[in-house]
Amino acid sequence: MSKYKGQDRFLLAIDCIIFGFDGSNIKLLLVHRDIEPEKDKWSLMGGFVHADETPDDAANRILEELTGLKSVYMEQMQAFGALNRDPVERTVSIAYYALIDIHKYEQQLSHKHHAEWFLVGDMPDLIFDHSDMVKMAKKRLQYKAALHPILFQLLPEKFTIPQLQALYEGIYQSKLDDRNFSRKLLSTGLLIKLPEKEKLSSKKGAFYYTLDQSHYMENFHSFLNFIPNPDRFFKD
Amino acid sequence: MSKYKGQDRFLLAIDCIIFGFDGSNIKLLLVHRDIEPEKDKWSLMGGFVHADETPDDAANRILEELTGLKSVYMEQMQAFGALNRDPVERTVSIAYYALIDIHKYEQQLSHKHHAEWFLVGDMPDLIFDHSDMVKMAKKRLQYKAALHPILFQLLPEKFTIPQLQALYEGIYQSKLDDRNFSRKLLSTGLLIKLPEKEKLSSKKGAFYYTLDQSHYMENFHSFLNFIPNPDRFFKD
DNA sequence: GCAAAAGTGTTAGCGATACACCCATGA
DNA sequence: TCATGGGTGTATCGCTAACACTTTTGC
Repeated sequence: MSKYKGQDRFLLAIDCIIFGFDGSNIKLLLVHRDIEPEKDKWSLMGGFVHADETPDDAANRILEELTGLKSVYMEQMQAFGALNRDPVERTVSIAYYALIDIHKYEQQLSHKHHAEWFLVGDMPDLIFDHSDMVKMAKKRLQYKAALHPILFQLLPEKFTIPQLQALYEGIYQSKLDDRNFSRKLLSTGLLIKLPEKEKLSSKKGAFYYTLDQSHYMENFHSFLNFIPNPDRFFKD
Repeated sequence: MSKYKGQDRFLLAIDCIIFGFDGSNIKLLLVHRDIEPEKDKWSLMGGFVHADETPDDAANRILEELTGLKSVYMEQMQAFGALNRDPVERTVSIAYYALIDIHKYEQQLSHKHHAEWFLVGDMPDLIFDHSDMVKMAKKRLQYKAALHPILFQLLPEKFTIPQLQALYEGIYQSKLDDRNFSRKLLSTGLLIKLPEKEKLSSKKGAFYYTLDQSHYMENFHSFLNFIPNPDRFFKD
């Protein structure tokens, strides 16, 4: 079983950047360390890859352990391997980002890991190189969402256009024009208008929409140009 | 030095997808295996990560070993970790893609690894999951090149517009309109016209251009929309 | 003089942006 | 009735894409 003689072996970790959206703001799920080292600091949810699983398997296992959720939208981002990124011992970590519907997250499970949602704009210091990972994940999400309708993964089954707009505004940190936004959005044919209204966040109420699943995959590529001048986000 | 007890350790490899461009066609540099297993098959250039180097370091070392080139444009793509991707022993490989000026490649070094350039459209069978890596790299390059002027990394100092167009046509596997292409390109202000002409590939000869290095970095993001309907390449 | 590739200009149509008003409702 | 947020329509401008002919030169 050990045919490649004389080669070095590495600890392989997974770290998950878990994005959520509460209807108004974009948040990240972090866990609190109550052990040394870096006690009382916050960190991304992570864990080691086991010998009998792939990195993808491990990422899903770790995400499920924290959130109780399976089949979540998750994508491998990048391996981080600086020599002393983990001061305890040399570890190479593969970072994944995940998009979850914040409402499906089982709050009670959080106590095991002391998890908490933080606004992306107002995050505590993170251990190791986790802040770099978060920064890269935000950028990746901007790229990906400019070309593909992945942000629906952050929303519940039913959502309103103003919610969707708040989501895009949060991801791109910029105000979008209501009229142009809804027109472009509806023109994709991806949305189905429901007869109900959401009446919590306004007096008039906003109609709920749901995703047309049959068109979602086939139109995955046609969902572009939501963001004026998207290139300003692609500066690196 | 071994503080994380009871965790599994992994062989960590690097595989490099090395793109080149000969003025007409896009090529990949492959190495020939003259040992078992998979003797007589072709493979990506690869190697193991050493304990005292980062994956990026290892990728650069491995690339230099094959090509003799340093400070090449290289980007981490993705970690591949299927359980039996390497039948010899469990190995997780981090794939990088590199863009090199084919003319700088030292041909004589190739003998050590039995390296050879192959047209991307006419590749032999590759070992392990290397064909998947190549497929993903081609896609990544399409994405990246649609947003950033990275394809200049494949060209020599001096190049002609028809060469550049052939390069884009190769990357996107589609014919582009000469007039629109050169107009868009020149309008970026990234190119400096030289007084000389390249006269090998045509009777009339085409003017050489060179990259305006001072504008290259600052305009890195403004070099968009070269490809009509780029979304058709972003279907997954 | 002819074949082969380089180089250049114009136009039409679509899509992106900017912009202002009415609607529905709860308090 | 008023304040709040939801919802819709239009005009302009710029960019994209489609398209054809002239130029240069080696053979």
